[in-house]
Parts: sequence; C-alpha cells; structure tokens
Amino acid sequence: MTTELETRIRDAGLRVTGQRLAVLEALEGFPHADADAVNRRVQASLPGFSLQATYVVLNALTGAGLLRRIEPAGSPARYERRVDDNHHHVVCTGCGAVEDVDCVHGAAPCLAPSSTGGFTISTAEVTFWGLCPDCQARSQHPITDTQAE
Amino acid sequence: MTTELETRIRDAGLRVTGQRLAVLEALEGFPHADADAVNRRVQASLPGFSLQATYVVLNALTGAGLLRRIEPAGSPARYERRVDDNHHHVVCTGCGAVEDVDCVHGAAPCLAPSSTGGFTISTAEVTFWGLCPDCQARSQHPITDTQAE
DNA sequence: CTGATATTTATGAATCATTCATAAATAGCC
DNA sequence: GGCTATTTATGAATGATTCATAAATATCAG
Repeated sequence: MTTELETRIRDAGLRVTGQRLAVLEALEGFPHADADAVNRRVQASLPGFSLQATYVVLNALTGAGLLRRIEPAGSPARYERRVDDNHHHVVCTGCGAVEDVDCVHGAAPCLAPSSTGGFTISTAEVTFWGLCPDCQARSQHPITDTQAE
Repeated sequence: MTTELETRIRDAGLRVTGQRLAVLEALEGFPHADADAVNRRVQASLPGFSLQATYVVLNALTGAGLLRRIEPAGSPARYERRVDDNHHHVVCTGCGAVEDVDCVHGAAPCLAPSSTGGFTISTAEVTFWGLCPDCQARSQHPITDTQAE
C-alpha cells in the first residue's frame, strides 16, 4: 500500500522514510510548529528522534518544496504544509501565536511596490502583527487574570 | 554646542554618549547594517568598541524608537535610522542586499487582510524577495563571471 | 530475493547571533 | 566637584541551527 504522502515525497525526488512521513503528519494537524515542537510530536511515534535529525528532515522537506518555512522576527523558524498558495501570516505580539491570512487582494497589489531599486521581485511576503484573541482578553482583564509563568 | 543628534537622543529619554552618537552616525550613511557591520564601522572612531557593547547600544536605541530593527529570514538583524514612516524592504535572494521600498498604496491596503482570525492588527510588514541588479547580472553571465569567495 | 550503492539518519561537537551578569566608567544633576 | 543612576566593558552563557562523521537504510540492478 502506497499512501498519498509517500507518493508526494517520492515525486519530490526524495526517498520515503518513516521520519519524513512522521514529520509531515505532525505538521498536518499542527501548522506553524517550530523544530522543537515538531520533534516532540514525532517522538511520540519515533522515540529517540533527535532535534538535530528533525532539522535535517525539515530542511530536506523544505528544500523539496513539501514544506514552507516562515521566520517571524523574534521567534524560531516555523514550518507548515500549506505550500501551494500565496498566503500570509498574522503573528501575535503578545504570545507569538501564528495564523494564516489569505491575501484579500485578487490582483496581488503587494507584489507591485513603487520603486524596487532595480531589483527583480519574485515574491512578496506579508506579516501582520497584532494581538490574538487570548492576549486581547488578557490585556483587558489584567487584574483578575492569572498569568502562566 | 549641542548637535541635532544629541537633542534627539536626549528627547528620547536617553543619556548622550559617544557610543550612541557613533552608532547613529554609522547607520546614517550605511542603512540596513547588521550588528557586526555597525561594530566594525564604529571601531574606526572608537577602537575597542566590542560587539556586545554594540548590541547594548543598538537595543537601547531601538527601544527608544531611534532605530528600527528588521529581521529578514536567513540574515542577522539589521538596523536603520528611518523610523518615522511606514516603508518596506526588498531583500536579494542572491546576496542578502536590502533596499527600502515605499509602499505604493496610499490607502495601505496591506493593512486590511481578509480574515484575521480574531487578531487585532496593529502593523503590516511587507518583505519583497528578488534579485538585486548585481546578482541579476551575475546570473546572466555565469561563465565569464568571477565569483568572489 | 540479495547485494550494491547512494541517500538518509544519528550523534556529538561546532557555529552564529544574541543575551546575561557583574564590575568599572561616566553623564547629568545638585 | 561630587553623587548616583545610567551606561559600558568583559567574559560567560544561551538558543537556534549547522556541520562532520559514522552507522543505518531505501531503492535499484541483477
């Protein structure tokens, strides 16, 4: 039995391994996880899977186009399965939570900066910064709130 | 004699020191420099100015709003004097060169994502990725080109 | 199915960017 | 000119990530 995921890995020119399958599966239900979070998730099924090995796998999958890596300022790199569309991200300035944001503009106006100084633009990356619902609530009820340490 | 720069530092609530003046002056003519580049530039006038001290000064100035820090994926943090407008950046995927880009959209459409998942958006950061003129030239003449190591 | 080989993983050390702790120096006020 | 809080200097520490090398394994040829 060859799964959809196995085919996808092979089609990307990579060998199919348990580690790669496990990493992709971990990110399926847990987008925007960093290497450490991916590692801890995968360890459930592959005890002894080290953080360094996680980086090797994440880099291979990212290089093959099976994962997308985002690097918001101030947080370690995060990875996601959603690679085939041009979406952006909101990052919470309070807790670092990340969510996807579909660009509202059909014509991708963000791809047309005014002056590019001679640069040939290939992609535009938009990061929105703000407060997630949880952090909004926290900032409105600072007294009754018990903040986790 | 009190210079413009000294006033600006004092008005930001900071004490005026030679290190802070030197860092601001270094970034005046050399925007988007990273900590190491700033340090090397300042050492010309302040021999013995360490990288760690550079970080302390950069953080103080950034915290006081006198500098803006940008952190493009894959490169160390960079600093610039231009803090009072909402401009964006182009980063060269070949060599990492950074240039300013004024947002072409008067109404800042990038600040209005379609769905924010409950987030309250405060700022939008746009990073354009592409090839700088030098790297374009290099990729068109790969044979005759001598690449620096 | 079996072996050969290139790819992948595991492990520990190394690197890079940055921060922290503490002691010495100094800016700005009295 | 001295006092004190702020700032700087120094060395060590941290966090994220990569590197080097050896062991394991996926895939292919026969």
